[in-house]
Amino acid sequence: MYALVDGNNFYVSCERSFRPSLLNRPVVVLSNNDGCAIARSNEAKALGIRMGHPWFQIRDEWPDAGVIALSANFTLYGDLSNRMHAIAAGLGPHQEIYSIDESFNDVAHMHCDLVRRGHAVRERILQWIGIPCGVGIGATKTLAKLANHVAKSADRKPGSYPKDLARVCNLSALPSSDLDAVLAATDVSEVWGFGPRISAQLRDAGIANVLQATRMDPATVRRRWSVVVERTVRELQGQSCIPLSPVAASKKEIACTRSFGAPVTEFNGLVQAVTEFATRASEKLRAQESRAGQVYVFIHTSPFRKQDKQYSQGTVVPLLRPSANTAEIIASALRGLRAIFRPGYRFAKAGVMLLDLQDSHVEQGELGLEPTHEDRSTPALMATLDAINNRYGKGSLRFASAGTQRQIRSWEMKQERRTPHYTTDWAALPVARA
DNA sequence: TCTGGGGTCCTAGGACCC
DNA sequence: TCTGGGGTCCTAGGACCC
Repeated sequence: MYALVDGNNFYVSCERSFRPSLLNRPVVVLSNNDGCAIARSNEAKALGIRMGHPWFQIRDEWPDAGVIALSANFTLYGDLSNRMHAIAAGLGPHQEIYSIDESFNDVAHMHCDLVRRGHAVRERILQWIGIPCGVGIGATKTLAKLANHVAKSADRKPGSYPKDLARVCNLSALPSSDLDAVLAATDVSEVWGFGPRISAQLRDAGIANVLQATRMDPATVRRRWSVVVERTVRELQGQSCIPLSPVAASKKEIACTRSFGAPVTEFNGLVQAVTEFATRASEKLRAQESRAGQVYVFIHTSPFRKQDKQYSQGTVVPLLRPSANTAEIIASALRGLRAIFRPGYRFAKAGVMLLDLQDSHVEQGELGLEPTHEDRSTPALMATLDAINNRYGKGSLRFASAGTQRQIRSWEMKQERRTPHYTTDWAALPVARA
């Protein structure tokens, strides 16, 4: 039995937690570069603003709706997320933090009224963090997800589901006739694992609602679709196929990619950006105690600018030996960049991905390639670099090819509407006035 | 003028092996 | 007429998630 705790419109709720004036208003949080909406308040959703809707279109389409747009403040969201998960963890003995705003909590052996307990935890998160949540409880993770959807819809859209399922919904506690009614009222596309493609195919096959989906034969589903879809169907039927993973597995690839604040035409601008991305990616790599065997670098123009000549290219640069040394990773990324760069284009985006990751504690011995002095000193050097940057702030110590303060870094992302780092920066602490 | 970022898993097909 | 059987590894592409 699982309980899924999921923050409502999470990024918007984080912003509202510190700015109550945003309550009851259409609010969107924008992606990097203030590009498009990645979180919307209920009021914004009601206007018809879609996920991924470009901000300049929103502005044009709803000039008088008073839509408030904020730049993404991931530092704030990450911190509030940690606090929310810590409270949700009180639901049961094991927790899987599934995303920034969701956690699965194992409640299988809790001898209590799960719905009451769910409401208690929900209230606590609301009071202590200021984030409204939905709690969904079910026999499998897929059912807990579905229950969460019901809990939120019943709260937000009166009439969609019975009112007593709002905010906290335990599907496994429903009498079977009530459960069937709920499942029949839910579109297949709401199921975790049924994306747009599969949902359309299911609809073509006459499976429009979740009740019908739960009645499919798993073996047939596997033949017609795949083992993935089969697992989802089994989970809907109450057979647990997706276990809880309380310990986060280390990443198999690590990426840092960004759209630029303004188009970049000069090679040197790309060098700065790629250096920065390789640096960030290397920091993440060391944080999970891995090394990379390969570095992938890519650049491309904007596919939205039809009037521009288009160019998109990427390349994989293998490392001589797996490394977590920022200098080596930057050097490889820049070698790749030199190979793919072509002058005469307006580049809109670049990225660095670290591939072929392995545990840094595993050493593959090699004949004739014993570690040099530099190799042995790398961990200490990198640990010092990380310690200084953690102590004095990101980028306090950096590689010169990232560009100096005085150089123009036109590729840097635009964030014109960002709120302060209220909870992680002493200087940004909100002040209470009497 | 203006359009995000970061991941995972599965499958089919090709190359290659004996 | 008629051309084996069994296996691994890698990659690209598709689909999904938040």
